Amino acid sequence: MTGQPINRDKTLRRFVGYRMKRAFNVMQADLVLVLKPFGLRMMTFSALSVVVDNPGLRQSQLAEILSIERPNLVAILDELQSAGLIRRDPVAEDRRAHALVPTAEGVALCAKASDAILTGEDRRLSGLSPEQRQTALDVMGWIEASTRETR
Amino acid sequence: MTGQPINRDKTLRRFVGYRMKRAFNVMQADLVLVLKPFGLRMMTFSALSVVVDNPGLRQSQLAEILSIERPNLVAILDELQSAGLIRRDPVAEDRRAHALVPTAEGVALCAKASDAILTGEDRRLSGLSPEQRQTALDVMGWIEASTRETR
DNA sequence: TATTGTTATACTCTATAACTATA
DNA sequence: TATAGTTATAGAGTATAACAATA
Repeated sequence: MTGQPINRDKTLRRFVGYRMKRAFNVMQADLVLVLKPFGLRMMTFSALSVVVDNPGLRQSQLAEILSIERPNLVAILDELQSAGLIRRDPVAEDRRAHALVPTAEGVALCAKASDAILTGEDRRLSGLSPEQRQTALDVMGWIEASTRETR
Repeated sequence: MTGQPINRDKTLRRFVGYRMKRAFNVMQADLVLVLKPFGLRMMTFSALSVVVDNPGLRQSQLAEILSIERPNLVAILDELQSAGLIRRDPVAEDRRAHALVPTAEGVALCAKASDAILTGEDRRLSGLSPEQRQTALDVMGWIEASTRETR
């Protein structure tokens, strides 16, 4: 602690992108801790959740929904399948494709993990008013949707 | 398009962390495009900005401000130094340390890049009211600050 | 002994090209 | 020829251990 007085990152904080990165790091760190006991990561949980909601989904559809590249999905699904949480069933009409189906264990674990995440987020955001929270959700949803309109 | 009707990621959207990740991806993609003409990345721009605001800063102070590990800062500063945007000056009182100082080119480029980022964010967020934008900034700042209080 | 900057290393996330088997 | 899933690979971002020079 021998340095000059410092101004820290006051200028950077004007930028929405910078603030969002730092806030997301907090939410992400929480998520890692909450999901670890379930043997899940953020991406494996996300994939499991979408498969539970959309049984029979194809891998390319899942990749598109999660906005990830097909090659990156393979390891995620391998992980979920080895853990016995999903199956890759053959599809009668198209022998190239796989139908993604959650197992009973997958459905149960997804529900438990979802509850844990909601509880964790409630605790983390407990100092915010419901209006602040809703506005933040609205803004983030709007930002994401703006890419589909503008481009 | 042979699959079943899909529910997409409706369940995942309940989670603040998931929405924040997707919104951040949009802001981050904008930032990459805006910074590319300046030869900067998000992390090199962030480091440059803090050095411009705090000339004479030590590397360990900069790492702490940006919440990155010291080893990861080395390549970032090498990149800025090779580009002639900062210098690593010797420090008289402590011959182990380096004082980070922006060059005139660094100060000028940082100002231009900052303007470009602000313009880009204004365009991206133009559909949001000033109140929505401010609330989002407040919420993200609060979330980040909550780690310093709670832990 | 402790600290500053550094090297080496590893793990995750992400992105692209090319392969195979089917269509 | 095009598509579904896969492999290989490479680039960022991030984290830890350990080293040399200096305190």
